[in-house]
Amino acid sequence: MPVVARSLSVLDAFGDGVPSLRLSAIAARTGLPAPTTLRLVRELVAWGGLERQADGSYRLGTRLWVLGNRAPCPQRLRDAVGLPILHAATGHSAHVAVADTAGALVIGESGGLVPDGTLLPWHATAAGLVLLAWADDDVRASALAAPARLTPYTVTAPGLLTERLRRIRHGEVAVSREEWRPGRTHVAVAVPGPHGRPAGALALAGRTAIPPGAVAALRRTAAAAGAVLARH
Amino acid sequence: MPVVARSLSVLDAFGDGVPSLRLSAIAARTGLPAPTTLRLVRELVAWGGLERQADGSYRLGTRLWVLGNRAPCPQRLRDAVGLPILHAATGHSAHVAVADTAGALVIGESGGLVPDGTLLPWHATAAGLVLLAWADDDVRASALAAPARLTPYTVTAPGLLTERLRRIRHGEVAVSREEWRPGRTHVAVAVPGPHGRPAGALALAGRTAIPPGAVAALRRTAAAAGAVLARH
DNA sequence: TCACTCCTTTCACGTCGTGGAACTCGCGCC
DNA sequence: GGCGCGAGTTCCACGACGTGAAAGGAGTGA
Repeated sequence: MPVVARSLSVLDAFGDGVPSLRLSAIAARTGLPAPTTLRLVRELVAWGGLERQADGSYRLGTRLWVLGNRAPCPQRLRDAVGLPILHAATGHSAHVAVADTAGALVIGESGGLVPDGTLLPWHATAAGLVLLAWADDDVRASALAAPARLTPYTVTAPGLLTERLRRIRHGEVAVSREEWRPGRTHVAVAVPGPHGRPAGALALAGRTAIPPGAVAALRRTAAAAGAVLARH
Repeated sequence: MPVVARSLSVLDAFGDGVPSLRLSAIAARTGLPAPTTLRLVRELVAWGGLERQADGSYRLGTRLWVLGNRAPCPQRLRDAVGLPILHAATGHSAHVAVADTAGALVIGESGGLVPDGTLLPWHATAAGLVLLAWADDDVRASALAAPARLTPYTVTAPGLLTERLRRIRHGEVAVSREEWRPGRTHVAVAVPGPHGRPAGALALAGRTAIPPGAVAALRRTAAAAGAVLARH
């Protein structure tokens, strides 16, 4: 592995949401020797991508946060969707999510039921299922390998999940009825993106079933957002 | 410069808010030769920190956004401050900002007057002045070199600005009366951070003057937030 | 005091990054 | 069409720089 990729894999070591890591933990996660890890970590600290804490452990730095906020793609996706409008039109809480390594990451919301920054599990949420349906094979395989039972209604049988993903790929709306949180129903569809893959998932959340009219509005909004994104 | 620092400087080339850059522009901004730039850019694209667009130009990638959102420090700062409470207590729109390269970046707000993600100019906003007062010498020098006149009330004389920064360093509250936007008054104080530097700036925004009582509440909130941050 | 772990420094080795030169492609201009 | 120019890309010999085992601190618990 080249040096640059190694240094970036150090950042990836923080990818699953751990707030801080010690040097040995980073070395273990990346598989790099300790001295090499130390050198890379120091360069990242000098840049601001990592910060050293008082106890010697490291955490992701502000520089990374600032730069990440500049990334135009999730911004454009969120803006293209017009969440407050969808929220007002359907009367349901709306959110957009993009594929992250460990699940579907909520990058924007309106209505308050699914806060910004939430990491939704692949197999138990509507947005997660939509993104998983088009994810890389290895991601899908690991997601289906050991699906956690989060509520009594969580579907965990790999065969059933694979069938759901197949239907979603054929255009069916993804539904999660209390599979993630009790008393919460989600529906989601893909926002069309480049290369035939979704740019993200657009979802509605409610305390009860989502009526067909709201689903239709969701579909229209997702299609419109995809069209907006397509013309740069 | 070592390889890792070079690759990170490529990311920094996008730091001032440009949505996309061509290869030659990145090479020009970083001062790297074209072949070297190409190699680094390709590694960053492979990782996901950059994305190549249809026209061949590059933009910051989703991976960077996702990782940046995981950075605990701005999250903790925003959470520690309790913006909605400050907003409710003072009746004024409140926001928190951290130092970015080109100004003060709003990382959280309540009240709607200063939207999240806004880049506030150093010299014409209260939060900008607070952060500039403790910024590195070279940042301060470049900020004071050519302060833009944004309204008829913008203070642009380097001598006056230096004097204001001196007072702010001595604990005085930073005030901007219509220096950034007509009809907007800001006041800001530092949220104490490690090494005697501010972790960020906490500010109130209003359409009229901010009363002394609100400023006192602002001071108390900033001090309390600094204390929360100090005990990890 | 010893044993252990984690972090850090050192240094000889050789891999891997380097960037000038050269090639290709697309575009605009005469 | 021919020519010139700039941007992006490939190639490759040179040597700087990254590498990681080994050894040296520093802190902690027994």
